[in-house]
Amino acid sequence: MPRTDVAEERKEQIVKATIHCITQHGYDNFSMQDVARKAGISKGIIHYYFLNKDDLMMSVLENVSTRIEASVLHTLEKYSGAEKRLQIFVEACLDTVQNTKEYYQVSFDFWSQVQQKTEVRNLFLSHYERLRKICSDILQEGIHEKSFQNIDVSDFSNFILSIIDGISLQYLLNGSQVTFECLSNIACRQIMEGVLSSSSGTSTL
Amino acid sequence: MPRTDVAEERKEQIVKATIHCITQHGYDNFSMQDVARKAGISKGIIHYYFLNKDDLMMSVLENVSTRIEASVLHTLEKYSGAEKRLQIFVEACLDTVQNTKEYYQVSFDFWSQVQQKTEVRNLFLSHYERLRKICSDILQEGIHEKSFQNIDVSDFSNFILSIIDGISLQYLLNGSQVTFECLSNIACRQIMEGVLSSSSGTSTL
Amino acid sequence: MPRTDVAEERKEQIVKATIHCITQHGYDNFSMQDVARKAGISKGIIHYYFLNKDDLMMSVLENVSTRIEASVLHTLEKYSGAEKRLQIFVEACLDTVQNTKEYYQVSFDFWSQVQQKTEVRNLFLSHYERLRKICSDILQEGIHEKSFQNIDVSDFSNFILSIIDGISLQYLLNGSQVTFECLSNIACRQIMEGVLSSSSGTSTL
Amino acid sequence: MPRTDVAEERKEQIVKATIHCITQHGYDNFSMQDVARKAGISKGIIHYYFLNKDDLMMSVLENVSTRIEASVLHTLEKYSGAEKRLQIFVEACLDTVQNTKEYYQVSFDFWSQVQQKTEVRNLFLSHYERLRKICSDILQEGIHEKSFQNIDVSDFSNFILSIIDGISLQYLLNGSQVTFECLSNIACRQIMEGVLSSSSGTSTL
DNA sequence: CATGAATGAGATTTCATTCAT
DNA sequence: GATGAATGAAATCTCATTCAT
Repeated sequence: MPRTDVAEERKEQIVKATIHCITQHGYDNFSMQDVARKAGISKGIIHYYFLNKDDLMMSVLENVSTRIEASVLHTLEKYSGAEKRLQIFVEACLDTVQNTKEYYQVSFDFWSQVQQKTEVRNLFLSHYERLRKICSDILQEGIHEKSFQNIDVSDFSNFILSIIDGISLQYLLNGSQVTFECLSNIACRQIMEGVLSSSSGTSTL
Repeated sequence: MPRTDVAEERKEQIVKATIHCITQHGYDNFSMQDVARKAGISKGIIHYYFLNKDDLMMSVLENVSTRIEASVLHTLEKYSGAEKRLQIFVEACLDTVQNTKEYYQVSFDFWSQVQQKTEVRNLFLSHYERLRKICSDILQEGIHEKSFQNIDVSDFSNFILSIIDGISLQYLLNGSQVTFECLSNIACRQIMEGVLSSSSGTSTL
Repeated sequence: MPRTDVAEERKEQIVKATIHCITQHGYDNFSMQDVARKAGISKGIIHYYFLNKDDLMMSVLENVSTRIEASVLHTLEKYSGAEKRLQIFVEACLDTVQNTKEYYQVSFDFWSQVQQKTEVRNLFLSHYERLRKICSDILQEGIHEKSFQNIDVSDFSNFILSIIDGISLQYLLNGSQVTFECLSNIACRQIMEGVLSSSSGTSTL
Repeated sequence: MPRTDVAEERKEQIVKATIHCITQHGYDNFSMQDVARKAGISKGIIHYYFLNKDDLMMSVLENVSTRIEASVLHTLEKYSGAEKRLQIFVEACLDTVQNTKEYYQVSFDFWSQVQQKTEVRNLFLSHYERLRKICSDILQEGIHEKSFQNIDVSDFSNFILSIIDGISLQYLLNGSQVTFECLSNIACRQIMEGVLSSSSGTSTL
């Protein structure tokens, strides 16, 4: 098995090509030949870097979910203060959907495998676990500094992530920019109202 | 070609078997042979009732989305009053996810086709359109009887549906009853708070 | 097995529908369902009147070749005198190609079966045998009345039939009316020159 | 996709096997499996070299018609003088029927597709176009050197080709060597008489 | 006689995977 | 490392034929 940097580059190249194929032809509607053609390499070499198609697909999912997390974290690290950071977190998540629609699309395509393939489910679980951790930490911070109500951070994080997913689905379905922004605004407002202490009001929005 | 009552029964029988196959083996991971075996019929006869596999799959999606809508409507019609009905709507939607998890699972599997197959997208669009209509009507009623704030009914309906979808996704992913109920509760509370006039408070929850 | 006139009518009806299907969709490119639909009957009943598809196809070939022969004979019987009758024979054959192009087309489609199915070959052989007989009789008559040269009647009949077939093929290929008439004229002239005694005209033989 | 020299060899090998299958089992009465078995290769590889069965069949027709033309041209190029060359042309065509009966048989099997498939018709049209060109040139040459009468070269070429086709059909039907030779002789004689100027006589036969 | 639902064999085609070069 | 020819399993779909009604 290859270990050099070249190998990683090659893998990345193949994964990228696969992502393209998924968005282009649809999940499970493209062949290894398609991937090879898109990557500009031969069909056979893919099996040198990846055990089989399933292995390649798992790498795609890992790649995509990692990118999504990184994107959110990157935006978030510039801000401080629980209230501001929570707002940014939600916005960053929703921005990621728009800016890297391709990745979200691919990611959602994998939902059809969640019930069958334990590996896919586990990857999704840990992906959400990591996102939840980011969100929970912000909520915890807010509660600690008394700007947030004393909510269950884990449950409320889940709730926030659910809203983001639900809005993303709608966006992927009808592609309407306007609807997406309306939904984003409502989501931000409702989430902030849900966490802020009654005293602090809803003045920030 | 088939015209008699038998035809409808047979079609239903085949669609049911297909739904079973999808949940069992995964979307696009089963063959017509599998469906035939499950339905206890021969492979050939499926093509007598359905043009091809795509046609069958579309029937499955129609069947499933119709059932989901019917289930919600059936629960809803026993109640009156905007506040009560909105609460019931959300609960009914979420109950449907739990009670007919199989249908929801199948339904979500079709999301991987939304970008590629216009027919699938259109079916999803009209499905959500109908759900949104139900929700909008309740919100409109509430606004009219002054128990709800003067929100944009269409946007807020979309928001409600997004939350329900997001929670459903989480439920399908981790299957945790507890988490699902926590999320459901938070969702109900936040939605009601979002629509109720400030005067009426949040006393009902 | 049915013996009444109704049965014969039904068979004729089915054969006609089959001929239509062959010209419409091509030889071996239509189903029993197509025939049934065209004939306005059910699929099952065809197997009551015909043993199987092969049997039906043989009936089609018989039907078509009989019609061709009858058409030629019908035209021919109005004339007398070897020279005139030979001319009319050739013209009648070629006219039949044009007037009942459909039958000729179907007939030629069966050539692809000649090497495999003895029944088809035998039917073709006897069809040509009968045509040759008609032609031979005319030539014999002409020789007897000294208007024709002393040629081998069987061989020359074959030659005449070959020319007619060859011209028909060209007509079926390019469908040009003009070319067909040119070829017909040349054919008539050359054939007549080939049989007439030197005294009566083209002295070269 | 395939580019090397091996590809051409393989294609040729598959086409050869297909020709064998057609003559053995009949047109459209053999499967890709049969071709693979005959060629000693796997079923799948055929679709690597040919898009589909139709594509393979077109290659067969091209192959066969090219061979027929080449065979005639090869014989013809050794001779000179319009009269001699015309005689040789007819003989060469008829000899080709006998010597490569297999190719002719396959070629005629394609006639059943002429009305349905434009590609087949076009290939036939250009095949005859090329043969007609060869024949026309000879006739033109003869007219120019005054050994032939002033006939319409295009029409008469068509007539000659028709005779050859008609005789070939008869040969394929009854397979009689004797009849074939009789017909060939008559054909040659009649054709030569048809073109020669009365003065030049029939001395060459 | 007539229907059309049902069967099941078989055909084409696709494609992940292997492997000699 | 890289190629692409080759394999063969499996999937969809068609259709002649049968048979209960």
